[in-house]
Amino acid sequence: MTKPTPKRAWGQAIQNRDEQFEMKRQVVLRTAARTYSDRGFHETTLADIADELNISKPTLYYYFKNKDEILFECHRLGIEAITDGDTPMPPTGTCTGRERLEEFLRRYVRMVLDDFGTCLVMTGTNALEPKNRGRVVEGRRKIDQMLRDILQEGVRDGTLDCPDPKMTAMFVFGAMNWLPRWYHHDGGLSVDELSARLIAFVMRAIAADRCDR
Amino acid sequence: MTKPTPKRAWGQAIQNRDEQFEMKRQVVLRTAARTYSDRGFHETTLADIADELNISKPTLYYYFKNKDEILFECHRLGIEAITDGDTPMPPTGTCTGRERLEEFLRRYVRMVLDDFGTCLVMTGTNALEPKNRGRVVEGRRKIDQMLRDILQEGVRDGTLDCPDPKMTAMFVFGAMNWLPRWYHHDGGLSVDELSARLIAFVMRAIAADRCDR
DNA sequence: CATTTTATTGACCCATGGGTCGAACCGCAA
DNA sequence: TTGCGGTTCGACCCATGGGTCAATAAAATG
Repeated sequence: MTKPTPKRAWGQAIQNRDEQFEMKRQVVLRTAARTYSDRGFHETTLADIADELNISKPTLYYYFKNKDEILFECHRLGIEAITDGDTPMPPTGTCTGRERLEEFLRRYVRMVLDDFGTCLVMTGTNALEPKNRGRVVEGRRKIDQMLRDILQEGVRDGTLDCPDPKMTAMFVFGAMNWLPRWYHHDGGLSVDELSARLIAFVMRAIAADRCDR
Repeated sequence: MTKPTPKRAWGQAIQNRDEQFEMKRQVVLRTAARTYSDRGFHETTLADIADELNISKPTLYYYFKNKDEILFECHRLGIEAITDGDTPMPPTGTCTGRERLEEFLRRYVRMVLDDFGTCLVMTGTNALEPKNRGRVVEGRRKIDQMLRDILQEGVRDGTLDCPDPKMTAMFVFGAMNWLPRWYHHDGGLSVDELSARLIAFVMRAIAADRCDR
């Protein structure tokens, strides 16, 4: 008699002690983010998420207030991944605008292809309750502003050349936010390669020395 | 006694005769597309659509099989707006790949900022029932292919210069599909101006003679 | 062990909203 | 006037799924 594959609740994620609460929360969030992303928020029932983790629906309510809060936390984590990543963006002045732009794009692409970033971009903010939506919208506005500032900086220091930074930012965000809809991690292309390609594309469009390569 | 503001059902759209059936269908579809786009498919109830037209919910079922069909028709119209527009795309060979690209982008931008195109891009295909989803996915695949072909043609005839047409197409679609999320018709920028800006951006990235302007 | 605290669950509640039905209404033709 | 399509609606049905509760199990505590 071999072990009948235990099918442990919570998967392999649990081995520690007191911060288990926080860990379990994280596991729920990852699962939710993934499911929200590829099946859609409204197409995902709480039972779906619970089933995937071999737990019951009420257990989810032990860790979260309601379905909205789960979505909100996913968005929050996605936003945080950019605004305060582990290594802060190099401060203005320490390098050219063009260099900062490259760094920003590299980061953003990585973020948007992570579970929470993908969820942030794939699920609309309509589902969120007003207060939470406000916070998410504010967060995204800040990120928008970051890119605009970087572009303007590049224009000022002569390393970038785009007529309308605001609109350019939107084009670039569009290209990036669309990535999760077609890029698949299991393909032959790594995230780093992808971001390199995207950076190349953008740079050809707006780098000041456009005749190189 | 003045007239008590009639509040006619169907608004002003009705004056003709037998094709009224088709007209009313269209009116429903436009209304639905708009509402789906800015409130989301699942956040829009049939009652919402009915109310907006001053008709009742069962009336909708006189014109459509169900909620899915309404969404599907919106997507279908969006797709048709590109694949068979009133003026067909100039056939391969009659002009350079670059010119065809410009024409395609101009068209696509116009389409994606129209009610049905916006709906196509804003609402996911998750909501559609399998069969309809298949048809929509197929339609979108064709459009993808169009752009890829154009890019390759441009590379071949030397008017475009992009290393990876497939990926480039995705970047460009991303930038365009994101337009409805930030562009507002009431602002100071016309759709034509916008598409010109976008085309300029793309061309700087991949036109063969990248040193002009 | 006894007891308190933390986790987990089966069973239930109930508002929402997609979908249906039969009756009524309207324009028109004989 | 009667009849007959095409059209519209009030009232209803009911599955789905978010959310709750009281009761249990599993740790921790002493």
